[in-house]
Formats: sequence, structure tokens, C-alpha cells
Amino acid sequence: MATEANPIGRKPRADAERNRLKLLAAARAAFTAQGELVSMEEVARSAGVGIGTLYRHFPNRNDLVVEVYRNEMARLLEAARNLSGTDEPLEALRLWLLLFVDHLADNIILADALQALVGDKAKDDAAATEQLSEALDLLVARPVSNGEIPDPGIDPLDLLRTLYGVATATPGVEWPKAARRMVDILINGMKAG
Amino acid sequence: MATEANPIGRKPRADAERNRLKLLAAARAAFTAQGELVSMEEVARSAGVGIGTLYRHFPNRNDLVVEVYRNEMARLLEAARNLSGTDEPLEALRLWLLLFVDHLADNIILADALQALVGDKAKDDAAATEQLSEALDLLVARPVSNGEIPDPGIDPLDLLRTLYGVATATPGVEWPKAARRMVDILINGMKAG
DNA sequence: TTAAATACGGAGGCTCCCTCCGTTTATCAA
DNA sequence: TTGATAAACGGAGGGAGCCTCCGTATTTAA
Repeated sequence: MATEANPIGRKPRADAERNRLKLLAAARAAFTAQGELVSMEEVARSAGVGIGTLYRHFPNRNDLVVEVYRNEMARLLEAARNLSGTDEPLEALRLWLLLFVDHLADNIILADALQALVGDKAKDDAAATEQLSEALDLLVARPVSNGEIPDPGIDPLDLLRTLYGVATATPGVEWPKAARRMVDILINGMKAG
Repeated sequence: MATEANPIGRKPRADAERNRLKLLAAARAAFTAQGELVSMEEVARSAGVGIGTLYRHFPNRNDLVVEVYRNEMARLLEAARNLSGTDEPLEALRLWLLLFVDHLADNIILADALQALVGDKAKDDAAATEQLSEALDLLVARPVSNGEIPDPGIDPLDLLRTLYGVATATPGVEWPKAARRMVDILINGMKAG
């Protein structure tokens, strides 16, 4: 999908594509290891390219972070699609939220990046946010329509924002337990609506 | 409370105290108007002091933010203490959480600073976090002990983290409505525990 | 009034993010 | 195969921010 012939007719240069992939891999590794605070210089260095090259591929820091995170998102969306076909709608939602917690736990270091997708910087990656939202809508709509829960009266993304808050605002590494417990509270709370 | 004689015996200098207050006021105004991104230089300038003076009073950016926010916290703690004596424990908790949302709404611009109190940077201001936690424990313990809700199995601060997540990760200005709705979901969710 | 303690302010070090542009390399037409 | 040219490369350097250092100025106490 990145090797299409471009409109001008010339094939994209192989080195460009190669460096782009190297940069994404290096950024992924660096962000995971050290958090979003890694300097752009260090990402470029560990990818073995110059800083200028990094900036040609990703015009600013946020673009790079968003791109790295977008890949992480794929599995989650896939899971949502699979679950949205199961027999127990509410349980499907619950399981998916737990999956989201695991996902956060694996990528807590990228949590600030996540905010770029769920939060205010969303303009930068409206497509991914929309996908996430669609997946969630699917999972929430079914238990609503079958009466398991009344109209929750919230944007389904708020469920994720909630978990994001627990994940990022809790000191230490014990937060996933709290977040999982929070999933039950949220589900029960919506049922009781 | 700041004009005590110090152990050495010398009275603190008047200009120091004056500048400290000017700095706090300027920081409060600047953070509220422009968010936490305001530069330290600008805070110093608008307070009419040099950057060196700012750093003598507040050794780093976070110390300044925490100090500004600590003042904002007072009303909230006061309210918690008052509510913790009312007749309907669960309703008291609900009301206080709504108050917390209002508080966030008034200070959304300082939300990142809030995280310093509820979140990982908490070491920087352990005292304030502990107070907040104590107030919450009070409000949560009563509905638990009188059976209105079973042991929620979470750190009460998680309730705030949840609301913080909704407040900061939602684009635009519509989030307080969602956060208020979330308060009900949380309360109901804990009841159904 | 004078000495000592304390506070003041801003130049400058260091680190970032990002831009600019001269140099190098890959692609394509002949 | 070769040469022309579009495209990519890399890193010096501009600009901004955080924070330190230290010579100067002010306040306090004797």
C-alpha cells in the first residue's frame, strides 16, 4: 500500500521506504522503552538516519507518535470486530474493555500517545479515532438494543477515557487491577442506568 | 503562617514574601488563561520579578504548579468534610463527585496539574494527595459500612482518576455533561458490586 | 551606622524541536 | 550503459525553554 506508483509516474525510491520503516521500528522501540519523552534526535540516531530524514517522513513529533500508535491499534480493532458478532453482547463489551486494559498495560508508556487518539489532538488522526469509535459503537449498541442496558447517555469513548484516566493517573504498576475492577463498575453502572 | 521567625532567629525578608505572593498570583493567572504551557520566563515577567527569583521560590516548574493548585484544593477539601457529616452517605459521595467535576470544569486548564496530585508525580505533594484521599475515604467508607454499597474493591481515588480521564481526554467543552453522567454510572456500578 | 545575611536578576549553559540547503543517490529515458 | 533529474539524505544552526550561577542590591540586627 505504500509502494503504489505515484501520480507523477515515478516509482517511490526504495531507500525512502526503507528508512521510513526503520524510523517507525526505532520509534516504537524507543517509546516503549523510555516513554514519549525520547528526543527526536535519539530516535533518528537509533534508526541510523539523520534528523532531517526523520522530519521529512514525520513532519513533527506528534505525527510520529500517532503513526506508531496507529499500528498498535490494529489488533484492538480486529478484536472488536470479532467480538461484535458473539452471542452475549454485554459480555462482549466487557471482554473488549478488559482487552483494552491489557492493551494499555502493554503500552502504558504510550498512554500519552493514546490521548492523541482519544483526546484533543484527535484532529491529527481523526480516521483512527473514528474507527475506534465505530468499533465501540458496535459493541455498545447491541446490549442497548436488546435491553440489557438502557441508553447509557454517554459517548462510548468515555468508557475508554475513564480507563485511560485510571491508567495514567495512578502511580506505580498496580493500576491494571484497579482498571479491571473499574470495567465491572462501569458495566454494572450502565446496567443500573 | 509564613511570617514565623525561623530557627536561626532572623525574620524572613519582607521582599521575599512579597515576591512569593506576586509569583503565585501571576502563575495562577497565567495557567488559568493559557494552560500549563506558559513559560517560566513569562510567569516571572508578569509577576515583575527576575527568573532567578522565581526559581529561588519554586525550584522547578512542577513545584510552582503544585503550589498554585494546592490553593484551589482547599474548597474541595472543605466541602468533603462538610458533606461527610450529612445524613445520606451515598448521596453525599455523589454530590461531592459532582462538585469535583465542577471543580475540574473551573480549572480544566490546570488538569495536568491535577494529575500531579492524583497521579504519579504525587511524591511532589504527598500531603495534599493524602488529604484528598482521606476526605474521599470518609465519603466512601460510610456507604460501605451501612451496606449501601459493598466494598467497592478500588482505591477511592480511582473515582477521581476516572473523571480526570473523561475531563482531559475529551475534545471540546462538552465533557462536563459526560463526566456528570459518569458519576451516576460509577455510583450505580458500585451499588451493584 | 555598619556588617552580615539574605534576596535579587539576568546572562548563559544545556537540551529540545524543527528548518534549511548543499550533497548524495535512485530512477528513468535514450 | 550512461547521463540527467527528481527525490532523499544528513547535519549545522535558529529559536525557545528550563534551570544554574554569581555579582549586585537590599534588608535585618547589633
